[in-house]
Amino acid sequence: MNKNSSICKMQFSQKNTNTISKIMWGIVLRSRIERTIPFHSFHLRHYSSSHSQLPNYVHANLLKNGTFGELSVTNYVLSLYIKSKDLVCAFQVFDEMLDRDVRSWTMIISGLVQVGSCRMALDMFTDMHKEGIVPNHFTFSSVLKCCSTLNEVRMGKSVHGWIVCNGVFVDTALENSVLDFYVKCGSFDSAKLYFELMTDKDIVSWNIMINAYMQIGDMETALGVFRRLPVKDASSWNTIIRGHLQNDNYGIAMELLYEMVKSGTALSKETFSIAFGLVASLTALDLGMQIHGRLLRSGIHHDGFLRNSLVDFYSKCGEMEKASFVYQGFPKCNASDRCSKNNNKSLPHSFSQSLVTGYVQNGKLQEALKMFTTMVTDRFEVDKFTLTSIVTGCANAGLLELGQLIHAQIVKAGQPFDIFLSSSMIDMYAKCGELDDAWSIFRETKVRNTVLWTSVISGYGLHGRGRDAIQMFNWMLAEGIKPNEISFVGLLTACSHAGLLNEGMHYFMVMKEEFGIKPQVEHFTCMVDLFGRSGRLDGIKDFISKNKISNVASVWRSFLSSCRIHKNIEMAKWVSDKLFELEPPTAGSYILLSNTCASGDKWDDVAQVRGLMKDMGLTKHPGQSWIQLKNQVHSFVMGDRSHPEEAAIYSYLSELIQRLKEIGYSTEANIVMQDVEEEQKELLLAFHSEKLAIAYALMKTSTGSPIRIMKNLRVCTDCHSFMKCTSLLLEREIVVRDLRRFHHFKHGHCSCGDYW
DNA sequence: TTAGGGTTAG
Repeated sequence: MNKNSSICKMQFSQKNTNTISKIMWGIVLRSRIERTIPFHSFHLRHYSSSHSQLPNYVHANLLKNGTFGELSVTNYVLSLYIKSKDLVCAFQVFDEMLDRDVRSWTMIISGLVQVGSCRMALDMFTDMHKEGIVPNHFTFSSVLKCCSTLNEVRMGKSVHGWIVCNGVFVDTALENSVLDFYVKCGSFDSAKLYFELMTDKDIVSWNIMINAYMQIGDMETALGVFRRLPVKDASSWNTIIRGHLQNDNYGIAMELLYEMVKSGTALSKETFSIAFGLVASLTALDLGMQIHGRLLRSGIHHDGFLRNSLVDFYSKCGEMEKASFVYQGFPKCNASDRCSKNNNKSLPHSFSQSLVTGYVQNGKLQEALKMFTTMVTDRFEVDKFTLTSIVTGCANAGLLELGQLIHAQIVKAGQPFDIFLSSSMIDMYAKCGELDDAWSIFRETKVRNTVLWTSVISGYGLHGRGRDAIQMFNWMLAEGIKPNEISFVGLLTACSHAGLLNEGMHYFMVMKEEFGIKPQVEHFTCMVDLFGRSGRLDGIKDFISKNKISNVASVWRSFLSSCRIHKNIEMAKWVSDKLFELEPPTAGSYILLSNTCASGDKWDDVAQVRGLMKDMGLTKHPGQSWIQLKNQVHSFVMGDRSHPEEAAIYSYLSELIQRLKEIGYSTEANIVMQDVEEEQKELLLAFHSEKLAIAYALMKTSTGSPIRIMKNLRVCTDCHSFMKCTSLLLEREIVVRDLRRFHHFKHGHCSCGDYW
């Protein structure tokens, strides 16, 4: 359950508007490492703590005393640079070498593999071949790793064939590389056969095979092999624990971790990383903190990778203060470092990109944007994980322009979209009202999974395009993609928003019977909503009793909402009694009841409900609307007079309402919660936040351009009618995102068909 | 041979 998924999560202020506009000036994207990318950027990215000044010192001295230039000496300097992962200097040396042997080439290739630049390593391998240098077993080891990383199955097999046919010297390390290649490329049978034929199996060979069984989901055999190992090293433990963690066997993973600690095997960096992943999945804060303590005692807590694991763990447990505290300990660099030639050396760990993600996941978008902005303005590279998180934040807060900017920068950088980024982009465009753009991304994404399809189905649902959502759902099935429970929430919501009762009932049955998905609270609530919107209040009663869900509060809340839509006061009272048996009354429930009574002019009841609310100290969450104009977010609340142009806004609004009345708009005063005089009711209605936002948008935008508004609550009947009339009178398209869905107003009609 | 983080709903 995602507790941060409500559409309107943050309140906008001038402060974060500035943040957003700063971001507009540029985004540094992580680029693919190819030959065209200047080497310094890759140096920046892959610098590791193992770096020291030693290679430069040795290099300088050798140059000074004139011994630099001999092949063996140059190779030695090259090896120092490779060990310290200083590929820039390594390439400088390599390029200047007059003579290069197999060791020179192999070192540069393995250096590239170490920093993850496999494509380039393969290019170097080709160049080496062209120069007539014969590869050795070290070269082949690196090349096979590239093949498995890049999933170059054919090439890997050819390399293996070449090794066999040419009688290359094969040691256990190379055999392990071949074995690992077959495992990583999913050729399990080949791996198994090769393993059986291996003459000298070491612990690495066994670890690779344990990993292979894990990959094919054969946990039992993997565990059996692991148990039979006479000597287990940290990798054996890490592999088996990680495998269980990835297969959601948290209990066994935890038991194995305890066993590893008891066995006395020293916990490696990898073990800690896996352990934090485990406690993060279980949101086991106390246990995680104990492991954190152990890490501090181990003395390896300065590792950047591990810090990010820790940040992630605390974020997943909702402990952002602790996550931020861990981040505070990250090595920092100052501005002069960044400007100097040899700067960039402490950069990669100075920012925790995991922290940005944590902020987004915990609904703290302001903090996330603040950190993101600093990264961008300081020209740090932003990786795809962070970008995906920021796009998700844009989706939740409706920051279309920032989302668009990120999209544009990714395209400009030639960065490929992966399925995570595509899904969040689709979601962002859908939640920001740009369904066509969401569709374009979807169309351009060639490999589609359930989440991607669900994003687009839900997007159509959000805009009331129920039939399109159904069409997409069927298309998804035709492409052989299986829907999950979230896909059905999206589909049923789409049916509900479009009033497609029969279709909704059909898919509810399909979900259970064809896909074996047990309905959850969310699905039941969708169905109750669907019956309610269709006016089938008695149908809801039957549905609740048939499905034995009378103990689910959200179902009764939805029922109460339907009573308000259909102005059924008696039913509303009965439903609210049921609801209050399950959960203490909330302001929201009381407001629903009070509005239902008000809609039937039952003012005594309204007064009683509001009296109860007052006695219990319950206050209504204020309605808030906002618009974005020229990189500025303008926020309005009901009756708010804090805007610098408030006098002009209120005057414009009063004038507009007078003109709207001439074409038939009448204030539906009965929805106001207080039994006040008619004139006063009208006044109150006139000040609803969305009306203020629309008035301001009309004042500030050119004729004919569409207006986009976001609101933190549902749109009230009167404002809905106001927007329909405005769209007709001023020939303006008005797009409103409310708490649940979109309304597109055009020529006096709304896309929701007055059914929301 | 083994390590972290990103997507979809209500």
